[in-house]
Amino acid sequence: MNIAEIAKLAGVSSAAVSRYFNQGYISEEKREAIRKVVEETGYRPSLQAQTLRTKKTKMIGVIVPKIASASIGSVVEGILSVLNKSGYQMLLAVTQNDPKKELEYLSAFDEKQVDGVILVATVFTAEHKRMFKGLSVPMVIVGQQLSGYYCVYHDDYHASYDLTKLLLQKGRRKLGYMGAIKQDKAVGEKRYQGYRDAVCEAGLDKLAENYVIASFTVSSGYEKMGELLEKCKNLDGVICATDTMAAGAMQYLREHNIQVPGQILMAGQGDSEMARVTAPPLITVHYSYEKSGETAIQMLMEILSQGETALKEVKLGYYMVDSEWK
Amino acid sequence: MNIAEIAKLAGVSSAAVSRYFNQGYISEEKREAIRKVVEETGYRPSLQAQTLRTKKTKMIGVIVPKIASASIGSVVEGILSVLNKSGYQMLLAVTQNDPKKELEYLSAFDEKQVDGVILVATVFTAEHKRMFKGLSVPMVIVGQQLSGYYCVYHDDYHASYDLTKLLLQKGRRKLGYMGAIKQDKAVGEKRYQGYRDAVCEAGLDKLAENYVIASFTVSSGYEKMGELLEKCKNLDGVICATDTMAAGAMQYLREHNIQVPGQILMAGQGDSEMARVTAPPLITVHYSYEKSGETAIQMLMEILSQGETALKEVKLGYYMVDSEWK
DNA sequence: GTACAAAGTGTAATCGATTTCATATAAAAG
DNA sequence: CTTTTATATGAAATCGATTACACTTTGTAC
Repeated sequence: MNIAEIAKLAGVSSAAVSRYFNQGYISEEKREAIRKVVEETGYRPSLQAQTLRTKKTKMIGVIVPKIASASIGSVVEGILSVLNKSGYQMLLAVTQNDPKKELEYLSAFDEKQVDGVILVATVFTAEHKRMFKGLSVPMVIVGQQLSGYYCVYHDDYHASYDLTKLLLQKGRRKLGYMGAIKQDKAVGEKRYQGYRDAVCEAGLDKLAENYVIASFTVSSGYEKMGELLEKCKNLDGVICATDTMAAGAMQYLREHNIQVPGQILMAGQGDSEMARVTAPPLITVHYSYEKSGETAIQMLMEILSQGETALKEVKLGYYMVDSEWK
Repeated sequence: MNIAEIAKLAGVSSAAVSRYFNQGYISEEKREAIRKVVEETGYRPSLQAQTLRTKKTKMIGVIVPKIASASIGSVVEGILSVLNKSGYQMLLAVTQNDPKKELEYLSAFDEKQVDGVILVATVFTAEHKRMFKGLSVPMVIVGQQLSGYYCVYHDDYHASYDLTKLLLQKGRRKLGYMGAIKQDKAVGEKRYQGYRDAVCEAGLDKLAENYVIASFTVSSGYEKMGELLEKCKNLDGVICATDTMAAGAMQYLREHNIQVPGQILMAGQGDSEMARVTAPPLITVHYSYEKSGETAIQMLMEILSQGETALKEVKLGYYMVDSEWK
């Protein structure tokens, strides 16, 4: 079933049928005739042919480092909630934290596979920036700030800063920090800086050295908690860069009979479900992951429909989560 | 940059260039000439044009009820791990548990958008089955068994049965069950039946009535745990259909000062990270979610390359997870 | 009554690849 | 020396839509 057959059945030209689907000039009689034939045959125009002709794929590409992750899952859900209504489809690529793959997918998407790209980013290499420059489709970056590009990110620094202040307010004075690799500007660097500045402002400069680097898994949090305790004696509070590693750290403390919150008060970041099911629940901070997905896709849709709009960076808010514990 | 320009630059016909990319007959000299031009220009054939001509989209559609979920995330990760290597891309659709959307996406994908579909299924309505019949692209169902269709699923019944036996072995005699809606054959019905048959075989028929239905969230598990305790006094063990609801249930018990495992022993299903970070960790059962994704996409790839193979149903195994707790 | 804009229509070119077909050459087989 | 067979090649048709263009008709303004 192609447009020519429909045209013949309806007694019109194929141009008329095309106009029928694209609100072009068309008389009421022909419109009705075509409507009838289309209904009877269940005809739907070929997306491939449309794409070839119009250069619009009606797809957007989404590149994420991982999909089985609470925070990234939320971002993707946010993207889809908006995408659904706009008649676009989503091509998903997962890099498994391999920068080479990230660049590969980006390049594949760029070659007119999609109308736009959303990159949920972690680390930027020089090669990333080189590729960004040459991009022929619009891109919105989520989770990281990068000057000169559309991006939606979180206030990692102040969230981590406030979280640290909160523990200090609760009277904890021997804090430690479990962070992520520095190459990840948002989660690694900014969150650590928030911790560092908060302890320094409280005159506890030495605490800035009380830190270890973990990766984004429960088991890494478990391991690194051991290292942190070895490195720093008598800790009474630990702030982690993510809930996941914090939950691993809790596991370690539980197994080694260290009381939480009695001896050590634990905080994570991300407000994931995991933070609520540990005992006690983690103090944590809520980042609007779903909202960031929504915002990013809205931005992209705007760029797509109105052409390059004013370059925009959106920094989203956060709030503390400190549930009652009895 | 299109094939004709490349052909001109290389001094050959466009057919030759096409053959260069599709291992057709081509002389060494021309191959080299084309290779050079392609390298210099960075030319890549248009996927849209290829699709229009060959009717192969090189995309597969994946329909899931939810994406921010540990189990489904793993399935998707499994799919992608195989897909990556095969030069296919993945179109992702999320239904948010809306059967109407599920059918819409299926129908959209069917209209030659993709070469094949993987449906991560929960509930089948009559309309689903009607649509399945008319499908023009191959489909593999994940997570549910459905006779007459390619499907990959888990041994929900025996897993739940064994899990219940395990609690009985541990001396618990007043069990309760927190399940999911019956319309979900796998997670709702089969897992409950496993529980029911295990308690009945132990001569504890009355326990089969000790159940409540929850939805797939922590907060629902929390609420329903209250209802279950109201309904059944003196429980000493509870089996839940998923880890998520089990974690919510644990939260309730903790807040109401009911000792776990002292007073009540708690079990979930799914072996998610969440099951490991509660205190104590949940007894749970490992379903091979990632493996099910891999298996499904392998099946689909086989169908795509070899034509409709013998109809296959794959039932995957499981194992108990009962970590030490001191 | 003329001029000009707006509505309505079909023909044919176009997007960028693959593939059939016709044809040519060289090597191998008889 | 003929007949196959495998290799090599380009012209042109094809996939299924959109759209520029040329043209007709109708309505409106002066």
